[in-house]
Amino acid sequence: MNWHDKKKRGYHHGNLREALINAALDLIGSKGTGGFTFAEAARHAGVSPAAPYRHYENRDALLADVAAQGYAAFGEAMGEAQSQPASNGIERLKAMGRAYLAFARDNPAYYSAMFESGLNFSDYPDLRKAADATFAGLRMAVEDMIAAMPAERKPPAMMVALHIWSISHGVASLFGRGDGAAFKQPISPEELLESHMLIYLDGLGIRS
Amino acid sequence: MNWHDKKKRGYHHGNLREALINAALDLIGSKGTGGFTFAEAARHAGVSPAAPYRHYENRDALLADVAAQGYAAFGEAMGEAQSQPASNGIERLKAMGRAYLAFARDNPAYYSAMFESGLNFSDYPDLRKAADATFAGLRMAVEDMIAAMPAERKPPAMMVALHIWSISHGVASLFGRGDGAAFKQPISPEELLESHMLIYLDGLGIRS
DNA sequence: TGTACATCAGTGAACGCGCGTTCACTGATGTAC
DNA sequence: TGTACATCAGTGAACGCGCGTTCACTGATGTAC
Repeated sequence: MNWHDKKKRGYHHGNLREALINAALDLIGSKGTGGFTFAEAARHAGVSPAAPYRHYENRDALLADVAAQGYAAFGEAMGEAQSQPASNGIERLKAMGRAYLAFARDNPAYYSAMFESGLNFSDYPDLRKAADATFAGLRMAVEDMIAAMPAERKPPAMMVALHIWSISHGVASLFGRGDGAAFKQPISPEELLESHMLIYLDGLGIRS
Repeated sequence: MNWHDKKKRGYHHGNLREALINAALDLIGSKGTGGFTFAEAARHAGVSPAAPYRHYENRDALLADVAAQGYAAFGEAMGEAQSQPASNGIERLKAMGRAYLAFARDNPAYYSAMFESGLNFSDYPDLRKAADATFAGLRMAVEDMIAAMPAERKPPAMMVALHIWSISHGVASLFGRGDGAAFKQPISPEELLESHMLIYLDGLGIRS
């Protein structure tokens, strides 16, 4: 991480794209999605203000790349939680919930870029693709969990996946952000999400 | 709404504070929370760039005022939904859920200021107070609903209120924003929220 | 292995622009008597 | 009811600043022969 060190690099940066993404993450982390500029990212990467234009059309394109990378990292974290050994579907789902909250807390910059940047996904096909792939992973996990249920009680996997995503996102957004969440509550986000999931799954007829 | 019309007003604006809030709402609505400036709000209100300083210390203070007003309007909308005649607690809760989504859709600017501005609530006591009052209203509604349950099965009202808030916020944020939500799905936000609530309440042992 | 050349990636200076903020000011409003 | 005065709310000009963007350029890298 010594890209800042001009003396140690030649005329070409060699890894500017990645350096800009890291700079953007730093800046988003400290000032929020709206609070970073193209010029500042360039300065952070130790490069002239014109250099980023070789890699991105504008600030939003960089932001979209950050968000896409965020979805990839997020999907990976979720996949990892999902593939941990677990005694049953409920335990697996709880692990994924914890992974969701952990990601939001540990990567507030990614999280902001992904969910609060206001980017129009249809302008950035790669971003859309990354987000879709991530959701597909969640949906598959839900399908696995539902598969064991008797056919006549089986809820639509799509609906359940959307429910799970919504509650995880709701808890994370309101109470579980790394940057001092606006709403502090006596119950921890983890407890809140887990208790909700258990009640919800109970309502679906899935008991541990 | 003709504050813009300089000729029709004297040297004093007479209602600049409110005009600035409306200008901020317009601008947030079209460009997002980060995309409005103090100077632009002044221009929108038909006033010199120095004028806003008579009412707000800086841009964030104005934003905080917008958010606080948003919480007040939101609390009012929720209270109204809650006080509609309903056959039972479930119907009442469903009505509140619809009101939540309607507010998010119809007032994206308020919604952004309230939940996505990144303001530190502890810097703005009035904002904190407005937000707390709104949540207190939701909690009381939940208490009413729970009151009818047999004592030994009664869940903690605080927890249920936080659950309800989380799921409403999650659905609204992901799928129910006025400005084309990033994630489009085959199921409408209203259906998604209602089905989730029913399953959740079922899990709590509350049936219609 | 060497050379010539094309392409790539970053430079640095320049520009116009809008923003935030300050300032002495001034017109309008409110109030004491 | 009138007048003097204090206070309030907005003016407009000015400033320094950083941003976005363009431009001709140049050093480094890759490749054909």
